[in-house]
Amino acid sequence: MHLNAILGVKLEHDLTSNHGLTLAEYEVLVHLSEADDFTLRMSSLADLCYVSRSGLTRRLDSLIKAGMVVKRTCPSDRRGMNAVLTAKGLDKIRSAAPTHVSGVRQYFLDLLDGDEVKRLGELVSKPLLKLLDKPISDDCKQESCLEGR
Amino acid sequence: MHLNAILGVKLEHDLTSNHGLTLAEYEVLVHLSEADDFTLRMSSLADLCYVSRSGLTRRLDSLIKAGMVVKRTCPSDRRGMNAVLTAKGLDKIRSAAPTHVSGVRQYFLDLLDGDEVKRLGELVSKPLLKLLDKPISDDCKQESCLEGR
DNA sequence: CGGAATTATTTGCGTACGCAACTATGTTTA
DNA sequence: TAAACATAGTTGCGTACGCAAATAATTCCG
Repeated sequence: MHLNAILGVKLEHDLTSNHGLTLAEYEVLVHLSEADDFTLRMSSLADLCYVSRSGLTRRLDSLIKAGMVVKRTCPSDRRGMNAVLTAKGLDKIRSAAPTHVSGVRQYFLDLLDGDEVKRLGELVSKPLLKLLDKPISDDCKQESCLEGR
Repeated sequence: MHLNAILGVKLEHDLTSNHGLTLAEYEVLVHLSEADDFTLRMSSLADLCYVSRSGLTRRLDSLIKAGMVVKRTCPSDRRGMNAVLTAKGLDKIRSAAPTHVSGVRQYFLDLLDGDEVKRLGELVSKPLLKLLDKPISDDCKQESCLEGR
C-alpha cells in the first residue's frame, strides 16, 4: 500500500534534484512527447494523467511559464485548447527520461526478477481493468494505462 | 499505477458518504483502536500513517474537534503528546470498519481469486521491504505495513 | 434561424500536505 | 550544574489538487 508512495517520493526526488521537474510535470511531458505533433487537447491530457481538468490547467501553467509547453486554441473547436510540446520541452523530457527510467529500475524492477515483474503486472492489471469498466457504486473516470513508465 | 488512486477514491467515497470520515482519518482511528489503551504517541502514529509530523497534527485536529480523539501530555516525557481514542471514536471506527472492509473486498479482493491475492501480496512486499531497509540514494522513512486494511 | 442544452476550459474556494523555523523539554558533556 | 545538543510537536508558508460556478463556443431542435 505504501509501496506506491515510497516509490513516488523517490522517483520525484531524483527528478526534481536532477532536472527541476515534478513527477506530475514529467508525466505531462511524456504524454505530449508521444502524441502526434507533440499535441494533445487539454481534456485528453487530463484523462491520460488521471487528473481533473482544473488540475491539468494548473499543471500546465508551470510548464508554460518554463517554456516547455505552449497552449493554442484548437482550430477545429474554438472552445478547446491544444497543449503543444516545445523544442525546449522535448529537450527536457529527453534528458530527464533516463533518470526516471533508471529510477524505476533501481527502486522497483531490479528488486524483482523478470518473471515476478511480469506476474505482478498481470495481477495488478486484472482488478484495474475491472474497476475501469465497472463504475461499481459510483462514477469513475476511464483511463489508459502507463504502468512501468 | 493508477490502481491505487482509483481504489483510494472509491474507498474514500464510501467512507465519507456513509460515515463522514476521510480515509486518512479512518487510518488514524484504526491505529488507535489497535493500540494499548487506545493510546499512541504523535510520532508513532505519524510513522504508522506514513505522514509527516505536521501532517499528523492537522489530521488529529479534525478528529479532536469531532470528539473522537483527545490529546494528552505524555506523563513520562512532557515534550510528547499522546493521542487517545475516545468512546465516541471507538463507536465510529466500529461502525465504519465494515464499510471499509467490504469496500476493499468489492473493489479489490473479489476481483482476484484467493491465490492471486496471496501472490500479489508477496510480490509487492518484496520490493517494499527492500526499499524500507535500503535508503538507496537518499533518506527514507521506515514504516510498518498495513496492507489489506 | 434562435434559444436550450451540451461541452471545453478556467477561476474561486476550501482541503491536505511537506518543509523549515520555532518552542519546549530532555539528554549529554565537561 | 550549565551550556550544547537532540527530540517532540506545532505553526507559517507555499504547493497541488478537486469541486462547483463562471465563461465561451458548439450542437440540437423546433
